[in-house]
Amino acid sequence: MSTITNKINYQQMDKESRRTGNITLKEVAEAVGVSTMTVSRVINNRPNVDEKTRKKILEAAKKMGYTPNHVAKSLVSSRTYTIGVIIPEISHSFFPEVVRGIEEATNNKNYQIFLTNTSDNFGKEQKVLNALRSKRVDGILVSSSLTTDDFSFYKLIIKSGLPLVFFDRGIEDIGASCIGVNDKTASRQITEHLISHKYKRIGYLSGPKRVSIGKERFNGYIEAMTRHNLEIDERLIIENGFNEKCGYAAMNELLALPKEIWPRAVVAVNDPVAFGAMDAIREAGLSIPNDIAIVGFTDDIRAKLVACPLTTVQQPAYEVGKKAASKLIRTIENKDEPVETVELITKLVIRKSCGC
Amino acid sequence: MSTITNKINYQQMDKESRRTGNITLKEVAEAVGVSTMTVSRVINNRPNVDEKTRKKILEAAKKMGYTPNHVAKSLVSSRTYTIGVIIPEISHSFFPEVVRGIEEATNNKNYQIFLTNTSDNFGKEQKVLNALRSKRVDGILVSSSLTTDDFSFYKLIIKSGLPLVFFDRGIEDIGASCIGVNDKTASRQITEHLISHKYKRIGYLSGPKRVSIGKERFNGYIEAMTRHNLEIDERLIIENGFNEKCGYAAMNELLALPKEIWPRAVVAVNDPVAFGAMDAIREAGLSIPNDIAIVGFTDDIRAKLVACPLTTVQQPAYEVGKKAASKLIRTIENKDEPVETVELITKLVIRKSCGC
DNA sequence: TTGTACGCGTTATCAA
DNA sequence: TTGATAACGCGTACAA
Repeated sequence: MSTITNKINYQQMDKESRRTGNITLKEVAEAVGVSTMTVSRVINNRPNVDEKTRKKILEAAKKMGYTPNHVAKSLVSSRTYTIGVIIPEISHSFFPEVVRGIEEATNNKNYQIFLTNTSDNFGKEQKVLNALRSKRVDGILVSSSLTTDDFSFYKLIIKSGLPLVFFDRGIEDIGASCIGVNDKTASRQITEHLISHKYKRIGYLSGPKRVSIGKERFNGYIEAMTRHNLEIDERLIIENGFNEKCGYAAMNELLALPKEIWPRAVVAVNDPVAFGAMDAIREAGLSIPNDIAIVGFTDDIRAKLVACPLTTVQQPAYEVGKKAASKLIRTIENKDEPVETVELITKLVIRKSCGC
Repeated sequence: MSTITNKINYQQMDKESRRTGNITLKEVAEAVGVSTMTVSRVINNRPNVDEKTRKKILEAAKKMGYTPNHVAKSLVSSRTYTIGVIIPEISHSFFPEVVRGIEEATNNKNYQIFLTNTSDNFGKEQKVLNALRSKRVDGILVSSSLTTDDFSFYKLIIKSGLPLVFFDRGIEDIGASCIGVNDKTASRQITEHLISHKYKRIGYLSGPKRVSIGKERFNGYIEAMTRHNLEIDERLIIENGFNEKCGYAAMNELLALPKEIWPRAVVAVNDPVAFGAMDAIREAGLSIPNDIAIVGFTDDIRAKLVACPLTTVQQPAYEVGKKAASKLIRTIENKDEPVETVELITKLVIRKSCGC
């Protein structure tokens, strides 16, 4: 769809249905017998209004049920006090927590958030971004589902000056801030934990490497293997998506290899992928961690509950959301807020699936 | 806070920071050398424009990066294509699923959703409702966290003509539609399942009874007990909130009773409450279901994973969201869409915690 | 202290 | 086929 086409047909509405019944400044003014400006001053708590008129106006406004029209205000001020939030998968428990953090930061500052879940569909992501632009959001928070290599779309938005902050899944070196965690280090550490169990053949279930977390976590794995002089067998590295189904498919790809080259342990790019892989392992009649050990990344709400509790990396989801929103708001309200990449600290959570 | 006071101070912004850089119809018109109306007609795919001018305008618009300003459109049309969604607890896995369903219905129709999580705080709920009204949302979807008995606030909103649909947690007989599940029947059935295990002393961990689900589920429990001539011991009925902590506290209240009157089984108003109660039971050194059996309601993502898998009622969360949003949109777009209460069908999921 | 005039970006309406 | 004008609700700037 084109940026400049307009899907909504306002013609279809007749005068009738448009009547909202909302009271305006003017109506209050007429009721009291003053000008709209005087009412405006009272409503906005501005000085230079006689106490008596102020009282009269407040009374009338309350009685008539006046509510300020932010749409009109926004048109005048070019500020909507609205932020667009785009997440790839609302069912992944990490994201609701992030949203909770975002809310925490935005509500204090009286911003409202437009939430959209793209279900990892980049087409939808673009469509929504355009809608948000038309709605004139003050800024955008996005965890991108990069199923394409074409960043020009984001470049355009950023160049247009619309404040944008990535969280979790960002695009690097594109001129926007990104709030994430120390993916590479954490990924290296959890791989090293596996190595400390004396496993040699360690596979990797990767996410798309063009997304920040996909790349960083993969690099952490590679670094660990290299540091410990372990062979990196390309056949044991499967790239797929970030959800359970993808993990299931990826693991089955590994299990389709000749048994002699099977990995003894597997690092998954995140917990949902690990859960999917665990299903595949179990279905193959194998045991975790005795036949194949596995670790994840996220500390999903289910990680400690699954049959063989998952060793994983705990991410401060709430903090990520809160920090990202704060950063965005600062970028909105402050002309020269710098672009920065923030890495929050994670924590290794050792359970059973690694063999401990 | 008052309905008519205005928190945002637009004065603080200077001209500079207000400049958005967005292209307007007028600018495109000037570039091409036509009137704004002609450009408007082209952008909105309206007839009566010469093919040549249409082409020229589309080209210019694209080159200049024109994006329609929905704020201005909304001011004219009194329609924002925006819906407010209020949920009490985003961390409860039921709600993200509902939101996914809402999205499904709204995105097809080109509505955007304002999401707010009230953390079960009715004060915040009211504050947000006012903000949404000021933003002139076309309608509101709410699962209310009724920590008060004062419905006048909602009555006012509904009377004002702003379309509003409750989902899951609604207020009855107040003139708004409500999309939920067959709470009473399901609650009766799951209680009867417990009764089929020959338990006599069955307690109930209730939510607030003034909320639809609180009342209905409680009534289902009572009905089951009555039908089977079992004694309803008031001491075994604890009313508290809907989350894990509340369940934990409520169960401990039961366990503080003399041992002779302890319940042999417990019905929880929802899964989070059941999880909290399970923690309390375990901490008391008791075993589930041998010492105390327990059942829930929701089929939370964790229900099948906990130490003793939870017998519960599966709710079609996604469907609830989708139906509620569709109903709201119909109410918005159709003057005489009737008010209705819809009950979706649930499914009993038998696992271990009931004693099976 | 209060009011008037104008503009924000768009569209409906009517005239050319 | 095109354009001029008014209106949506509000706030700034300035005048009274």
